[in-house]
Amino acid sequence: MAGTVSRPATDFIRSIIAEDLKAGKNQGRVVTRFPPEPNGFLHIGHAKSICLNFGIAAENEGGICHLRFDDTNPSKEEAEYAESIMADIRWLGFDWADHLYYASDYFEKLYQYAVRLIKDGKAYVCDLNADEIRECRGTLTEPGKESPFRTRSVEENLDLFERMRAGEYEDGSRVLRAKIDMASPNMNMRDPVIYRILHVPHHRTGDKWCIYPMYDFTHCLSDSIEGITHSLCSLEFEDHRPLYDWVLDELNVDCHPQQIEFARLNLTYTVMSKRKLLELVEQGLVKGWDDPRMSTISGLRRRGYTPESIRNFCERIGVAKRDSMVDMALLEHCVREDLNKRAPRVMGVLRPLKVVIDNYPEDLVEELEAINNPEDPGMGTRKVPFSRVLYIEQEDFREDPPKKFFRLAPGREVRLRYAYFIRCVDVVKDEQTGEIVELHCTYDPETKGGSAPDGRKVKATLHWVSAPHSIRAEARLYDHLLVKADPSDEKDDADFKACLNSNSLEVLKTCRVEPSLKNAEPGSRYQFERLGYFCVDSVDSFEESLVFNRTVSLRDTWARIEKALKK
RNA sequence: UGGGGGAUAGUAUAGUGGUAAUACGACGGGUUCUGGCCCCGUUAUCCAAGGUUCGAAUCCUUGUCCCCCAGCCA
Repeated sequence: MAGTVSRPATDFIRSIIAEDLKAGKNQGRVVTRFPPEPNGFLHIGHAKSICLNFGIAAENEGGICHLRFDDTNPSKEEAEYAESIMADIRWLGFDWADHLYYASDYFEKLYQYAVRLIKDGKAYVCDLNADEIRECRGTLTEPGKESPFRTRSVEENLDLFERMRAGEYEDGSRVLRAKIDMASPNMNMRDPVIYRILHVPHHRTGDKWCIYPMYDFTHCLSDSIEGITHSLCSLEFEDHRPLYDWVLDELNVDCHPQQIEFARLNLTYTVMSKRKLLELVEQGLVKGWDDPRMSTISGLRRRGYTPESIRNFCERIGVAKRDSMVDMALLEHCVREDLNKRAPRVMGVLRPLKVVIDNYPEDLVEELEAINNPEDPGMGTRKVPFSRVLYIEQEDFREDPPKKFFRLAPGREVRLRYAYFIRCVDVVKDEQTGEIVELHCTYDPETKGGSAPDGRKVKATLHWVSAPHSIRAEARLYDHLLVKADPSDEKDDADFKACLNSNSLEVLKTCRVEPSLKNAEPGSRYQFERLGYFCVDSVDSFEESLVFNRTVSLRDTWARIEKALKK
């Protein structure tokens, strides 16, 4: 991430910044910030913001991006969340250097700013309770009513506020409010609460405080204190910008950052709000924040996504103000593209079908050379054992092959990758169930390595493993979390759980993989040829019992043909 | 019947007065020891209607639709 990359402005935010730079604003500085609240895990939507903020900083000479925890609500926040957030940002490949901040570090300063506002007659202590404040706020079409406490003297306000801090009052009994305009058409300007009493210990300040500043008061001032130049946030804060500016203007601070809003990311077939993700976790509908089906960074990581692919995705989706829903297929394309270049190839059989090569010597074992990655010859080759008894994929054989099915069938010849041509001569079935349990084939010794001297062709190449040499493994196949692309077009948004895909996880426990995978490291990624990209699970996989998560399948043209055939 | 935003192919983004671009997807084809990768082709007249102009997605007018706001959450 180090260094400066000169690239033309590619979105409206970068354009604004480029113009500011050209106009000599902010003494040529560019300082952004990523301000998560430590109350949950980061998801791919946060990645968009992270890439934007850290990306802009990296693109500009001397640019800096701060990591600031917006920890003003101790009743929801935990240090563990802050830890996971930092780990996720680092994993994504970004570095805040020594610019790690906490809004809670500014509590004393913020308190002093509040005092100043009171002294200037711009804030007052209000004794109304939450219900009363709501009643007085008015509605979208009607102005609010002024609080009876709005005209308290500066002295009384100062005294009361000090006593709030001293802990003399109960939660909810009083608040500090900005004195703006109860008739404003912008609800946020109707004397917003800027401090509330909360007798709750804070994960960083302990029990030092029992009053905590609200977001609207904290965020703008934190930005200002840190010398942020461009404060990027999502669209729903557009209405808050007048308040952001009001606080900084009234306090007449030296640094007045510019807030710019952009649309948050929505992805098809998944959910992207902390509330919904938390719900899935708490109700056990997934196995945790890092369940590979989750849109969390930790879930994607465990699933096998690479940081590069996520960054690339964030670059491709762009930044704009229009509400949008990005196709999950783009994210999948990004991992495939990355892993195609980097993942070593390997053979593994998900649903094994035993194949006996009748004319292959009983005790012979050949070590055949296989290419580790055709996209990168530098990755070399490896040896794969071949013997008389093999496993192939059940779906690679059809007793009664449909049109366009090129794979194995009775009497048909196919190639075993890096091995031989084989021809199916017999099908053994279970007498009871009729299920195909074993195939008998013959091989052509002349085709060793995969090509026939007589030039004859086969229409399919199958992956396989040697039965006695292969090792057992579990595979977890994931599918979309939701069955609907956009759950919000369902009548009830709260009912996204009705759209959950009951087949989002399929566990296969009888897989067989080639022996080279014996010491596969947790977290390492492979392409199982013809199947997809798999990642050794970092939690449940051990040398004696390998567990692979399917990151994403390969593009499957045959599946599409077959689907079309059925119509 | 308040205020703030937004509308360009199935999706996302570009284009800011001169004959609509890119990516993903879909479809068709080529290539192939992965039905993968790669390559080629097809896929929109820019929310609508008026207007200004030689010329408009871009400017003006009037509509329509969508999103956000009534937490002592962020």
